[in-house]
Amino acid sequence: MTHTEKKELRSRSKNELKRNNILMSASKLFCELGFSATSMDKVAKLAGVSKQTVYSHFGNKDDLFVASIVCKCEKFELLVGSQQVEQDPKTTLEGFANRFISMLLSDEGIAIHRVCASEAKNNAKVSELFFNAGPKRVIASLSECFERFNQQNLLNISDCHCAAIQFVSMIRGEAVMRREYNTQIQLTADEINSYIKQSIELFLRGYGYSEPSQC
Amino acid sequence: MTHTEKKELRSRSKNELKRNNILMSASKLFCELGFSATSMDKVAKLAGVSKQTVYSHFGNKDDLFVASIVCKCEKFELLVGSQQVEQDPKTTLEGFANRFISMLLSDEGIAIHRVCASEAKNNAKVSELFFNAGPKRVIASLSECFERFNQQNLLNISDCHCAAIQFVSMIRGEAVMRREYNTQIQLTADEINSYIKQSIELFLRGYGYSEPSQC
DNA sequence: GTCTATATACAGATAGAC
DNA sequence: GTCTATCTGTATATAGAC
Repeated sequence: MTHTEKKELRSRSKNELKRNNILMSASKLFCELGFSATSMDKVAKLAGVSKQTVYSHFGNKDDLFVASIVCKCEKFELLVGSQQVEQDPKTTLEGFANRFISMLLSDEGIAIHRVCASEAKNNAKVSELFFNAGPKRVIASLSECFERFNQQNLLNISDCHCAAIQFVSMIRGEAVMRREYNTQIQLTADEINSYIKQSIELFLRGYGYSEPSQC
Repeated sequence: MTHTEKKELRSRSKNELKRNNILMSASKLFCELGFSATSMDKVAKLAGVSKQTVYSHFGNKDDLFVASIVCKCEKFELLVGSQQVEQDPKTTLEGFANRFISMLLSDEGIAIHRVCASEAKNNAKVSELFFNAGPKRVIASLSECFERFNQQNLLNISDCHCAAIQFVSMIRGEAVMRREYNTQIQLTADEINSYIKQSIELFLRGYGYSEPSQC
């Protein structure tokens, strides 16, 4: 390895580190403050680099925004997780609903939804990316899950995609609305759990599920 | 009526007119552009007054924002309308669902939701006002409607507030999500109608509604 | 009360030294 | 590639004439 190669490697490594710092700082600020209130100055300061370095890595504010939200979306996929298809419908839905509502109500979940929705007009690229990486994927996997329950005669759903939307929409419920609008009164964990329980019951009653304990 | 009285009246009337112009212009711009992208200059220009006049009427940008959203909220109440309680549950729900989804998907509905949600952190006052004037009111009236159907033994709902949330959440569905995130593909009217129909069926099956045509 | 003109601050983006 | 210093535009808010 020549001297120049060593130098290039060190240089590249340093670049990647700074690039990553900038990306993390931008993600954090965009989610916390929104697009407009996040300035390139703030990003540079938080990342510990000069503003010009931010520009040399990402060109302009829009591109930095897209890159940082894509970065967040990757994190999101981990949160969704895969469906447990081995269990009965009720247990599966309970597990899914709990993971799903936790994600929606998490600081990150609220933040990314808020910033994508509010920038949807000006930055359609971002909200489209988010929709495909997040909600769309969740709905598709839940829909497939319903297909399997249908085949096992555990559920009787005529339109699984429709049912998946119905389920995720229901689970969302008042809790997410109150978080989104940041109302003074927020729902307690008990209230949310009770609501989810009732929603699962409604869903299973409506789609012909019978308790497995029948003789 | 003296000369001065006439003058005062004319002056006041002129003030009210300008004040109203400012309010209308601000509502429009805040909803279209969001909070940050709406400048006092633009409001003044659209209202046909000077910027100083805007300030003399509303003090600062935050107060103007609150006043303009309150103004929009009043309009919203009209859009929701009152429930028709004379009819059977199915007809009632169909009517409500259609009016409700129309409102959610209207340009104004999307705009006010978007701007309130995105400003919820910085302007909690506004989103709280909107939540109380909009979603909360709709849910309460639907809940009362369910109570009456319960009393008439047309439905069998254990928790009417919960059921109202379930219903409005379901109806919201994919259509509003896609509008909110401004995805390239939007649902057609037929798709939305079909989804609503299935959701009403699920709801009525789940809450023990039997068709009135039974002998 | 309403206007024009301006103070002040900060945004996004660039130039040029090292 | 990275920094400091700067350009240019525009924002909120105010001062002072009428």
